[in-house]
Amino acid sequence: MNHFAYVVSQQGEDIMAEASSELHALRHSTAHVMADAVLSLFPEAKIAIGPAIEDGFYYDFELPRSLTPDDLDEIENKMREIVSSKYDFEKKVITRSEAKKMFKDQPYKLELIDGLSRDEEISVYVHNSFKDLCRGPHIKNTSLIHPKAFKLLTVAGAYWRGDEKRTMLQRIYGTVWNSPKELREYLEKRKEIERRDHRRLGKELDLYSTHEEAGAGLIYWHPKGARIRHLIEDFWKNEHFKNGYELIYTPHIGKAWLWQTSGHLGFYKENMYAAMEIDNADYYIKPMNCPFHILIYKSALRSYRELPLRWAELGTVYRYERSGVLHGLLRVRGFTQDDAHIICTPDQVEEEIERVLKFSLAIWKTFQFTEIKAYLATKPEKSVGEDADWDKAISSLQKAVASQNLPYVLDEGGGAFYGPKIDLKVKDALGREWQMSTIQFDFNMPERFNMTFVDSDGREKRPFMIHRALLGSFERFFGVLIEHFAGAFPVWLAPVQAVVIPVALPFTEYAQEVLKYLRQAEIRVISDESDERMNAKIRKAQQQKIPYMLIVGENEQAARTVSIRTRTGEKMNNLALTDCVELIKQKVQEKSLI
RNA sequence: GCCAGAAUAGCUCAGGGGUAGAGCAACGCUCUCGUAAAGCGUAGGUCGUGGGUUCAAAUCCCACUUCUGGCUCCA
Repeated sequence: MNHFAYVVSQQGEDIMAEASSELHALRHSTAHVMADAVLSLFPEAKIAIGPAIEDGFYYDFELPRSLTPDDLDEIENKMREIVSSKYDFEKKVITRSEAKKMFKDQPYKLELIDGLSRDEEISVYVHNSFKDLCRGPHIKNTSLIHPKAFKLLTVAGAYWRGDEKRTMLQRIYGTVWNSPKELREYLEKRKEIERRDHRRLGKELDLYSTHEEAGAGLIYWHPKGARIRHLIEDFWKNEHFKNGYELIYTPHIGKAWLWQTSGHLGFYKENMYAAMEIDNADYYIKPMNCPFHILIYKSALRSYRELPLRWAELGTVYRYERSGVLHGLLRVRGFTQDDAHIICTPDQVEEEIERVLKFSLAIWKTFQFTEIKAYLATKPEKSVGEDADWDKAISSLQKAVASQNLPYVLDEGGGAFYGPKIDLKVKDALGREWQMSTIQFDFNMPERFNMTFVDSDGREKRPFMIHRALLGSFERFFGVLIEHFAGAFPVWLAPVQAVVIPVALPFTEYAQEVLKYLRQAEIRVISDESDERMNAKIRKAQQQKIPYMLIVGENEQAARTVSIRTRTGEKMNNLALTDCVELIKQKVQEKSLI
C-alpha cells in the first residue's frame, strides 16, 4: 500500500541513452583493460562482468584475497602499461563450443555463455592476451585511453548476478574520460558532492544528529534543524488548507486487527517492528498511515456529496531497514511522511489527479527545484481491482502529466499490485535526481476495509482512494534540501537570518538595540558580541551561512543604521533599520535565496 | 543481512605493545579592532563496548555496536 517510494536514486537513467556513445565504448574498453591488468597480477582470478556505467565502469572478480588500496595503485600502473602498448581491440565471432573451450577456466563466463540464446551471435573481444566474452562495441586501440584520464576509485563487494545467495565478488569501480581535464572536472565534482554532503553540513551547521547508543537510523532534530522543519511544516500546512485539504492526526500504534485487515501483516511484515503486548493484545507501531485514515473515513456513513475528501497528515512511521542500507537522513528507520489520502468518486478521479500534480509542482518550485520528471507505472501481471478501474486510473495519470507538460517515462507493468502510480523525480543543484513525490492509486485498501459511499442513486459504491506524498518524508526531503542549497538556505528558511556584528566592544550596546529592533520585527537574528575581531566574526557567520551580516560601528551608531554584508559578499552600507527590516521581509516574502 | 574499511578530546585528524598528541572549538588574560581566522595561556581522553593474549594493550586476537563505500532489499 502506499510504500511511498523511499529510494535513493543516484543512478542516472541516461545510461541507455549513452549506450551508443563513444564514451560508453571507452568506458567499456577501459573495464577490459582493467580486467587484463588484474589477471596479470592475479593469474588465478575469475572474471565475471564489467560494464560501462554512468561516469565510469566496473568489473567483478573472484580473487584469492581481498584487495587493498595499494592493489588499486598497482592495477592502475599495470593498466597504464597496457594502454601505452597500443593493442588493437579485435572482435572475433566464434561458435558456442569454441567459446566454451576458450573460457573453460572461467566459470562465470561459462554460465553467461549458457545463458545466451541459441540464435545469438557469440563474440569475443581480444586485446593483448586478454579475451572477454563481449557484445561490444569497443574502441579501436588501447592507446585511445589516455593514461591520465582514468582512475580506479573503490573496491566493493557485489554478489554474482546480484543474488545474495551466490558468491560475493570483488567489484572495482573506476572512471575514465576523454581527457585528463574531464577527469579532473569529474573528480572536482565528486569533491563538491562531498562538501555538500548533508551528513557533513548537518554537523557543521548543527542541524541534526543520530546516536549510536540510542539506535541507528533515528534522527534527532537540533534547534536549527527543527526551526527549518517548523517553517517547512507551517508552509506545508497552509498550502494544504489553501488547496482543499483537511489535516488529521492519528495514533502511532494499532492492534493486530488493523494490520491483518490492511494486509500488512501478510506482505509487509519484514519491514514492521515486533508487536508489543498491551492488555493481552498485540499492538504494532505503524509503518504506514493509511489504515488509520480509513478508520476515520469509516467513522460515518459517507455520501457522494462529501466527496472528494482530502485528508493530510504529517504521519510519523517506523520501518525496519537492513542495517547496511541506512544513510544519514536519506534512509532511516523512523520518519515523518507528508502523507495524504484522497477519497473520491470515480468521476472525480481525473480532476483530483491533475490537482495533486499541479500542487506538487508548485511546492517543488517554491523550494527551487525546477527540473522534474515523472515516472508512470502501469498494471503489473499480478494485481487486484477491476480492469476498468485500472484503465481509468492510468488514463487520468496520463492526462494529468500531459496537462502539465511534464516529461515522463512509462514503466509498463511497473506498478504495485494494488494500483498504478506516478513518481516524481527532482533534479538538484548538482544535477542529481532524487525520487521524492509519489501519487498512487489503491484498489486494495477500499476493498479490504469495505469502504463505501452512498451515491446519488441511493446505492452503496466503492470510492477511489489515492495515496500521495509530495515531499516524501521530512527527513529525506531535509537531506536533499541541505545538499541542494549546500546549507545556504533561502532567507525564509534560514534558521538564523541575520547576525549583528559590532566592529568592536564599544558598539555592543548599539548592537543590542539593533538586535531588539529586528526581533520585534520577527526576524531571526542574533548578535555576535564575542571578544573577537570583526573579521573573525564575519568568517564565523560566513561558515554558518547566515544570509545577512549587519555590521555596526561608529558610523552606524551615529546614523542609527546598519551596514549589510550578505553571505554572497555583497555590501549595502548605512541602511536605516526600517529599510533593513523591509529588505529582509521582502526576501522572506519572495522566498528568494538571498 | 553480506563484502571491505573505519571508530583516539566537542570537531578534523596524527600516533601504533612500555607516561595520550596536534590544529580548530571551549575557558581565562592581553589587544579595542571596519568586511573570511589577533596574541599568550588553561582545561579537556577508561583511545566505541565487552572479552581474550601479554609482565604490560589505545596498539595484537575474538565478539558486539555504530559509521563509511558498495551489494542486496525497497511486494
